[in-house]
Amino acid sequence: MSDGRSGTGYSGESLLFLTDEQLRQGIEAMFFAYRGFTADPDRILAEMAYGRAHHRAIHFINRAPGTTVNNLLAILGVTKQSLNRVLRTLISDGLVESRVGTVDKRERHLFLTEQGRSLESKLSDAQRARMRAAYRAAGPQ
Amino acid sequence: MSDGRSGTGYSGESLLFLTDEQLRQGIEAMFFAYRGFTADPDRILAEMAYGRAHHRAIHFINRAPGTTVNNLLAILGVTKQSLNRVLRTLISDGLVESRVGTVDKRERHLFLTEQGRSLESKLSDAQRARMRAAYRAAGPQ
DNA sequence: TTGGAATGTCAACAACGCTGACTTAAACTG
DNA sequence: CAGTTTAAGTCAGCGTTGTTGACATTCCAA
Repeated sequence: MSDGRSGTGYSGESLLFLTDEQLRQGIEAMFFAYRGFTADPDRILAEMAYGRAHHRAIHFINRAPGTTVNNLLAILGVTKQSLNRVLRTLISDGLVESRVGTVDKRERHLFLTEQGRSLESKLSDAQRARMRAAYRAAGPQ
Repeated sequence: MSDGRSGTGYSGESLLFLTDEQLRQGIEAMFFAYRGFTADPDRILAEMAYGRAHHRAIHFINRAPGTTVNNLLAILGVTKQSLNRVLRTLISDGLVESRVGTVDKRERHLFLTEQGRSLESKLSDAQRARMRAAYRAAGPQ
């Protein structure tokens, strides 16, 4: 869109002279990128009555199997009640398993089941394709 | 976490060797960046019972004053019902003005009022600061 | 002039954030 | 051991912001 380079010909004060226009573009890029980026998974999730919150939970459980609920809370930056709603459906649908801690029995350790891992790949495959396209478009940096 | 590699070992199809791990990092970066990026405006908006949707509407009306509702719809990628609710509150709060089109009376042209522009600066100032910090951290690319 | 397309509005519903209050079980501490 | 703290889960309720469905108005073309 628009001119793309609005700072041509200025005499530099630093390497980082960003015009308002460039900043605006950055802000908008973030918005469009995030939206485009979640579009594919969102479509898959919608078919099974899940949302983005389920995706995030699955992603981070997959990344760090055996993590505790409290841990996940900190990573995702949401409240316990909010996460719990999501976790409850994932567990009862057999995508996530919750095991009582052996050392500290108050803790619950979370794992993806076979079924959960299968959904995770499906989701991340879609996203990886997008990510590759983005890297390709942006060039090797 | 599958096999850990998705680009290594093939014979030169592109410059882009991205392992699953690198892709995962990209995906997570997007999540954390977006969250961090909207945090400041969200805090300001929360004080006046607005949300992110109000921010987006204000941003794009400011960017393209006189735009129609339909136009804004296309940019934001939401349904008109969803946008309308947000627009209604902004108009009744005196931040946005809606003028009936002179050529086509079905259209409403949207403008920020003085008050609306004032909020817009406040929000984008916070975000620009973040954006500058991000560019600085990422280096000159 | 009449039917359809475009534009925008209102109503109701679902996902998913949030706060607050509370319970249960386990762990720690004086 | 008694009392407190911590981890997890639950219930109730609210707000923002997506969704679909129904509807009014305006424009335009057959």
